[in-house]
Amino acid sequence: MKVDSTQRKSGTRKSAATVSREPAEKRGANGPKRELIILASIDVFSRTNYEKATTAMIAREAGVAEGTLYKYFPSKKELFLECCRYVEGLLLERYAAIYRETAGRPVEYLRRVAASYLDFVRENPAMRKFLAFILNNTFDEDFRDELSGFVELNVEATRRMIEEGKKKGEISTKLDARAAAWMFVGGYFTLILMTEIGAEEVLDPNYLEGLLKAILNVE
Amino acid sequence: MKVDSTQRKSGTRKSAATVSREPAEKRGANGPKRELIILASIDVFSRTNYEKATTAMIAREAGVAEGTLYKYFPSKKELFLECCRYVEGLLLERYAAIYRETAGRPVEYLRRVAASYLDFVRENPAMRKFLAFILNNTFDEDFRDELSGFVELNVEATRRMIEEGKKKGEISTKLDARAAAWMFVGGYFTLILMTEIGAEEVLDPNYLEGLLKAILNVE
DNA sequence: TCTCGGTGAGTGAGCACTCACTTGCCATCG
DNA sequence: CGATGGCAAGTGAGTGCTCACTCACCGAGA
Repeated sequence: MKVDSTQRKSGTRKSAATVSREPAEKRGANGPKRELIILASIDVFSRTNYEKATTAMIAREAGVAEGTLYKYFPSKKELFLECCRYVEGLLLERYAAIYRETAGRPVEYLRRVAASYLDFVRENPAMRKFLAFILNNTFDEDFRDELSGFVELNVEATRRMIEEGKKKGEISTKLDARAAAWMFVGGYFTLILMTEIGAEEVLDPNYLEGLLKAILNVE
Repeated sequence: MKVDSTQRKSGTRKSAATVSREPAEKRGANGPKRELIILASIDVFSRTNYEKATTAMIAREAGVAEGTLYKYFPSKKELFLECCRYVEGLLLERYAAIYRETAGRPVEYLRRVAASYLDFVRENPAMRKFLAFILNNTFDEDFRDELSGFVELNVEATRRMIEEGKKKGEISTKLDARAAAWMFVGGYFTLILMTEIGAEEVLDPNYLEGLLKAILNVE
């Protein structure tokens, strides 16, 4: 298979799926097959747990031989971590776009980030399942580190926005920005977990809107 | 080993540990060794993930042979479910006690339940880890069902309290009781997950107090 | 002697990962 | 223009290990 380092689209998913947290040259250098394996892995992982998602299943889903997986990823574990980074990249890309569009309006940013997250998990059940999957694997130190890093990134960004909102007078100065940021990001976790245990009703946009209003005491 | 059907204390843990969701006669009929195995299992499960917690480890921790586990429980899976029910029983017992003490004061009940939960996970790191462990195993249908049942129980109880609070004028009638109940119970999940990924700061009582105030819009 | 709670080596199944091999592409050269 | 050699991409049966669960056996008390 020819490898074109300028190639950016896998052709199998919507365009948003082509951006990830990893450096672009890394993805490009290994071609679309690498991304194809990651996408197949996300599907397989999102259907079971880490142990039951066998490399044989992943290979079958991706349409390659088991050995091929190991040409692209050193181990099943590293493959899973790459999947995490991939999904995190998708979310961060959405947030970055919102950030550019809402410059100077912190409450609007937070509201739209929440809405965008909800859209993401509503429109991509596999991604939602995979997010739950990530949450389900905090037992492993490396998996936990990956998740912590991503969460910390989100909490910190949210905290800065809340601080900005306080300065602008949009948010009460009495609010503890970091605690509120934790609640805000924690709300995402809760949402995922609730849908996992069958409470699909929380996917109603009113749920997140209510959470936001409650935490920030706005409107 | 002699089995005394009137025996209620295991002698190895605080007294709260002797009550569970399962019928008393079931626990009593199998004697303290059954409970000893459950407690050892909770410890082992809380240190790893379901697959890595081997029956050999559980047997060693409980000080019995592997074969003995299978005299008390038909499978590893059923043993895990019994552990879930055991911990759920501990929590429900606490909540029931608070319910008796706060009759007619719904907001006080919710406040004390939240505080009691926080105490529980602060004072019992192994139990907290085990709760995270339960959350980490939603991939299995039976595990998920067990968790769903417990969560639904809590949400429903919380919802009723909120409704009562609304009737008594302690809580705004504008609040959607069920959504608020979900947020309230979801807050417990979030708290556990956050401590799992290293955000121990959320164990600060102010975190939960803030969440409560925000959701119920009280005080 | 019988019963029964307890034992732990053994068994079969499943899995991540390996490696000797095949395939097909392309540059080079007669 | 066809032949040839090199090599990267891809393959999948095989390997060694782990683990849940079993069962033939044991020994203490009745």
